[in-house]
Amino acid sequence: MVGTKRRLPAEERKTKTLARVTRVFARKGFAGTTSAELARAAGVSEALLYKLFGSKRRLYQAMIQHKLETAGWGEFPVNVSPETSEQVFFAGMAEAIFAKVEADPDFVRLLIYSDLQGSEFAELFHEARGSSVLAAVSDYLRGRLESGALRDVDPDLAGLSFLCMVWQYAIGTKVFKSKGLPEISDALVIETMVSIFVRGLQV
Amino acid sequence: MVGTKRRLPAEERKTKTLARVTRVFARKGFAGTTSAELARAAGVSEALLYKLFGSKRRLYQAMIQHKLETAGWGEFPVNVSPETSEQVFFAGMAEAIFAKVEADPDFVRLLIYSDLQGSEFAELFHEARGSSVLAAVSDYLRGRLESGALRDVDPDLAGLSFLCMVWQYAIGTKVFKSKGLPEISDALVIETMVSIFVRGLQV
DNA sequence: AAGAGGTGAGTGTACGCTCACTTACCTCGC
DNA sequence: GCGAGGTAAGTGAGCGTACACTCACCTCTT
Repeated sequence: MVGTKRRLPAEERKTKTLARVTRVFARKGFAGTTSAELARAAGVSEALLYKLFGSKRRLYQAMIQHKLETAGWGEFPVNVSPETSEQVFFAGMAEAIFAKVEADPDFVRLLIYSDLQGSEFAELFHEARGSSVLAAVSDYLRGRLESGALRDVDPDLAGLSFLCMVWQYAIGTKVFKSKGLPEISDALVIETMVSIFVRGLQV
Repeated sequence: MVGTKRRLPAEERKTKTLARVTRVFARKGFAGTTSAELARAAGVSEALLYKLFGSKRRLYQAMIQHKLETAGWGEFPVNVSPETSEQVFFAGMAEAIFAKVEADPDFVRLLIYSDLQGSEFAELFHEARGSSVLAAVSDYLRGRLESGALRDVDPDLAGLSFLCMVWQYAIGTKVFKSKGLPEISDALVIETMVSIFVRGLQV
């Protein structure tokens, strides 16, 4: 029978619960969420929540852990030969970032909450999100620099600048839906940002 | 006697209290802060806090209001003739933003908390922070475009891109002190970002 | 003397958490 | 195939406390 309350093995229930409470924590933060809300979101009694996770804090931790493991923000599909044109490379990066942020704004919200509260997870989040991407961009730039395709700029700093620009725009439009920004298509935004950035690096 | 508990007229006490609770709210958010903490930070009893502000929520609102009015994020010193070089203009902008963020990270934290919680203040904050700056940058770019100094790019979008880049970098380094970023001087960062951006706009 | 500034000692309750208990599912002997 | 028994899944009804908020009272200043 579809929709009937069924019993689930503990592991499965845990996983399902973690997935379901994510949204609530992501919207209202740890302190702003009550156990009653969490139970309602999970479709389960508070008692069971505490039997499974022990405390609200540990539930939060488990949920972050789960998010970090399953979100898959680590691998960006950057199958890149050193000959890939700058336009293609950076447009691909920007598209990938936009897509991730749009598909999973909860991840971004949790990341920002972690930063604000200086929690133990902040570093893990940043690692999950960005380190490898920044490294990929820097490496690509270093390669192009060595082959003389670009003017002499610190590749780490340049890569970071590009990511800051794209990331901040993505957060503003896709997570916080800021008003006052004119309606622009993602494609145009990417084209403009990439063209400015790439021309800015050329000799 | 210096340091002695003195009685203050209500208005003065209010102002002083608002200034003092700002830090606490900025660190831990509205839900994460208890009235006892607020009283301690204000150097005053909880009872007085409630006599002056009525509720925790209203204290928070008053504090935001006060912050918006006194923070002075509205006016950036952009006394600019249309002949100002792009390098000078954007370097000045970036410097000003870095300086504001560094001098008042609490403002930024409160802004971000507002965004996360979708509070009524989010819009006010964004207005206080950015609208006028974005307008100033766009206007400047429009002027330069008309005089043919730049290639044809949407000036709003270009301006926004620049601000995203600078803003995100400033938050990361000065508010959230992210690790993993190499130690780079602000001057070098600004020089690099500006040079990339300005070259990227040239014909 | 009076009124504003200020507080210690509460009050009610929402919230994190627990306990005693029920119910669905599995398995194993027949 | 089937019922009894054992166990894990699940819950209603609280418990204790921390928290938002108040009240009766004190004290400084004019």
